[in-house]
Amino acid sequence: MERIGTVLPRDFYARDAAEVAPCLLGKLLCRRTEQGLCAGMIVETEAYQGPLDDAAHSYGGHPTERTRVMYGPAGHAYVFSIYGMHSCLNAVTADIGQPQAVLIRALEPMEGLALMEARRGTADPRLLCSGPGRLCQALGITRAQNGLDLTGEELFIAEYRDYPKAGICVSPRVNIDYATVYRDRLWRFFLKENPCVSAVPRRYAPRGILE
DNA sequence: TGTCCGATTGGT
DNA sequence: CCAATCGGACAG
Repeated sequence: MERIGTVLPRDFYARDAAEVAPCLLGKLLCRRTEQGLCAGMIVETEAYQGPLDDAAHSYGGHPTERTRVMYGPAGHAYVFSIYGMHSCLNAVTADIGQPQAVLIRALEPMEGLALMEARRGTADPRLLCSGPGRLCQALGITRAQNGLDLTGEELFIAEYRDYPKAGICVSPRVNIDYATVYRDRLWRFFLKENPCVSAVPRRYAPRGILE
């Protein structure tokens, strides 16, 4: 594989989520456990900008037990469970007290394929990490990793590849129809024509490229 | 304490 | 299209 680049410093995350989200595309998400190292290139993200964003868990700006880490310093993992059986990984962004985060929605598997396949129970490269729940299962990420420092050793993101703005598509965020005001914001970002981007309904087709 | 429900996934 | 499955959020 290509050499893993510099681990992203905390400064990288200390910006608005909508600014960080597209910048995470092409970066390498790495997970170290006793079982070994797994890594994949980030190919799809979504920005969540509480407390004004009515799609965000932090909407309203009132900290709860679940969203506590969103209010903390940037560059930490916000992991939540959903439907009682899946986990989703976010990178906390912005300043302390500003509960923003970027949801990692899909990876292109790059390292530790055998371990990912074992965890997922499939060898189909399109089913390994294409979806927020799937990539967490492939990398062995659960709520036990909530709050981890993303500049640390167990779970981190590193430089990897650079893509031009013309290679980045935008669309509305997936499955947030409960939102009204911020529902149609183009805050989903993904690599154009990358086969590992998650399969979503047609209404989430690309609306354009990154400005 | 009780009720409701989801930033998903996999199988009909 | 629909069920799985459970902790968090919130009402009372």
